[in-house]
Amino acid sequence: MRLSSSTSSVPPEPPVEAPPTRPSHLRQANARGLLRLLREHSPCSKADLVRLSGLSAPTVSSAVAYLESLNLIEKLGEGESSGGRPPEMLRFNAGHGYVAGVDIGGTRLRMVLADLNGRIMTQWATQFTDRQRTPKAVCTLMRDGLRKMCQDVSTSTKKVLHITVGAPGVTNVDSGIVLSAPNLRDWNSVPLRAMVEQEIGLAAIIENDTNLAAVGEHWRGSAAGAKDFIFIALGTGVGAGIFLRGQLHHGANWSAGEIGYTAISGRSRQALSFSSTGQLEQSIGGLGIEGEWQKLLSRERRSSSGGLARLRATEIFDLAVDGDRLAAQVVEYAAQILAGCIVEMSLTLDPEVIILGGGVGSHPELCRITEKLLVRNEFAKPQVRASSLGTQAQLNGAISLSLAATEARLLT
Amino acid sequence: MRLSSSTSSVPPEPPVEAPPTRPSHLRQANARGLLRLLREHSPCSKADLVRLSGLSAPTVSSAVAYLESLNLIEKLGEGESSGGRPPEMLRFNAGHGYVAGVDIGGTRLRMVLADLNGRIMTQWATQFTDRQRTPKAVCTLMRDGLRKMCQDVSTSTKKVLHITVGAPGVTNVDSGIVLSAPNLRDWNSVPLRAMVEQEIGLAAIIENDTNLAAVGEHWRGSAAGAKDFIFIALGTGVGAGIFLRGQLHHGANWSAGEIGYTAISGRSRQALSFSSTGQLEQSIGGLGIEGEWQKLLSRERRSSSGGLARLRATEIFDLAVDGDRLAAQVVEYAAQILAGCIVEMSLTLDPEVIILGGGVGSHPELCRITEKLLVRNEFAKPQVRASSLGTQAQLNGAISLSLAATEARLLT
DNA sequence: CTAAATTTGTTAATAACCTTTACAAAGTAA
DNA sequence: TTACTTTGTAAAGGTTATTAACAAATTTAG
Repeated sequence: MRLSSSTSSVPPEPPVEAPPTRPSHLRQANARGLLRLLREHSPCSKADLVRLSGLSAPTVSSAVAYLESLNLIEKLGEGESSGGRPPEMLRFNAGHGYVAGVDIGGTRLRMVLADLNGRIMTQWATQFTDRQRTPKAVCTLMRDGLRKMCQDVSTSTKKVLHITVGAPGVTNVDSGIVLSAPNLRDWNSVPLRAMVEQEIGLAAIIENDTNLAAVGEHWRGSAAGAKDFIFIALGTGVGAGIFLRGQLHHGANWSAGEIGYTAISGRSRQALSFSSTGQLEQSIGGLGIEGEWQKLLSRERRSSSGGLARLRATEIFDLAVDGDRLAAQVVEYAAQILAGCIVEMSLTLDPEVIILGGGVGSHPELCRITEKLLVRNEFAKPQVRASSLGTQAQLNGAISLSLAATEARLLT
Repeated sequence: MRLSSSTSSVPPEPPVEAPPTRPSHLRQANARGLLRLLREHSPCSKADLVRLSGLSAPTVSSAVAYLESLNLIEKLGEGESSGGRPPEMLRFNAGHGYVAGVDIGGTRLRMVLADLNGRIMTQWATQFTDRQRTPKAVCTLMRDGLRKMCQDVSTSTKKVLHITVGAPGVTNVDSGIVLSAPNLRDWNSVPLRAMVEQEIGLAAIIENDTNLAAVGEHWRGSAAGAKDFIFIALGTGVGAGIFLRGQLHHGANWSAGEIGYTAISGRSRQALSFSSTGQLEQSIGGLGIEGEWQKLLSRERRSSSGGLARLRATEIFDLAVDGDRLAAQVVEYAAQILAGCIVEMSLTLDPEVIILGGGVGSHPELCRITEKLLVRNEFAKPQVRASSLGTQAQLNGAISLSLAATEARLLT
């Protein structure tokens, strides 16, 4: 008997559900709450937990005993006395299990293993050979990588509780299916979660890699503390991770943030099609920026001058920092377009912060000029910050999601 | 001792909070849950509630007695027997209290009163005289209107539990301050909630009127059942209500959805300033559309033809439906710009539905042509629907928010 | 150096809540 | 009229959390 939401005359329900509530749920809820407090207040005593939770001392005692029996809490021995009996310090047992994060890139596979505090214990990476890019082969590589990493920290693979995989394409997180990944040949409607769960035997989350980077920056990067922000990844491709009200926003077809096709101020747009490249991506994707550089060079007839003709976007930006006039024009060009895009999104979403990431986007000079352009506006000018995690953002985001998923299941 | 969210090494917390959980909370939670079930399953018996909730019969009995003592439940007498003792039917007592909704327009004040089922009992409206547009005067009008409506349904004003006020401007919902309302003279940083709560003595929510319309359409309009959608209000002004994951999205500065300043494909933009009108609003606001009509007319030298020169936007659209070629061009013009705006927002947010509302926007012809333009795209083509509540959307949204706020406080 | 005060933590008694079991009430079906 | 079904209440029992009392271990005061 499902609750009908659309026909009901009752207003939109708040996020709180009301499940059948029995006394035993109390115990679980309290244990969960105490565990969370313990994780947030590193080493602390039962007395601290009593103060933090507002629960009575006997309740805390009994819950701690329960958590200890589950091996989720460690005793650290006596702490400093503050004028009385010294407290027995407790700590969340971060080694109770581990979680893994994976980034499937266009050319390589990267993995990390972290403990339940999110501390990254070890990493592993490998370049793809051509035939290793099939979904099946990637799963096998993941299994091998996981084994290696477990050996590194001398733990059993059985202690790994969850894995989050970032894929470079539109991803249905609910079903765990990668709907399309243009950079990977033949990755259409790949049921990656089912494959991972079968091959590796782990609960898995499949996410878009840019979304993972956004989560990473929110967890321990430039976006820490922001409730609403947009992560813009500028590299070969252009995409965004939309983070609202403390969570990723995916949209109705899992394609929120696919801003590569965004129109550019001053140009008209055509119909959108999968086969074409988007205007924004053409303009300020890595290739677009390098193209602009070459255009300006040839216009100035400097194409003869040394090996400057074929520079990567970041190298051009570096030149601009060194004072090269032409390179500065390229930065201005990119920043202008980027700022236009940011304004449009800000008018709609009014985010607190914009994080620029990706190989091209995280360059501080681009960030500086973009922000300078935005301050001319009287509104729709969010803070602009460069990614602080760089290429590690995705992997950190993967760990963050795995931790959240694990946390919910540590106490059934 | 506040929990620090940014320095913590724990992943972003799920929306579930873990408050100190005492046994008495169980009772409250169960009562709340049962009341919700009762509201969703209109008249039903205790036995039905037992089945729906999964709780035991004595618990349901006791909770029902409790709710009845609070006058939140009505007994309807015996129902149909299904082969045994006939059940005693129960119903949520929608007359236990009332909630009010207000729409502050540019020229008039409208109010509605609804019972706790959201059934609208009566309405009231008044045109502003010039001096009645001050915040203080509006509050007085609201008090008078509320009294009138209470008399209409012969109830005491004391039974009104909550009021939600829609203002035509940027609104800080947390503090209840109207930050700016261009259509109302001298409405800058008006602490409207404090004023309402003092003048009328009711808990109040202050919201942007377009946001309220979005909530209304979600509650009992074209957007019913949609998790993510955008309500676009096209009238004299142009604005949007952003509705994501079942809730309004406000943004960091309460200005999410201020899309009037959005750039238009093919034109370049200048710096944004409060004093100027936005490109989008200039183009497809009511005045923009009427201007386009006149432009085309004069170009065709038909300006002499009757009184056609000065038509309202909706009248032009009506002409297009009747087959007028020039009017059809105006519709095409507006739809083209609107579709461009929708595409941009869809690339970012991927909403399920776009609702077109407001005096100009809800015209079915505009809706039809806009949708036609969108289907040329291979993606970023949400469903486009006309508002089904029309001018009543805001007021319905106000009632919806008041109900939600009340529901949370019916059981302390 | 001893006693009081303080802080930490446990044990025992009490109250609140939900559930199972038993049973009463009021109908339908044979 | 009897058996069966459904609805609803009452009593007993089991968890859970709280308060109160107390034990343990240390600092502070005299």
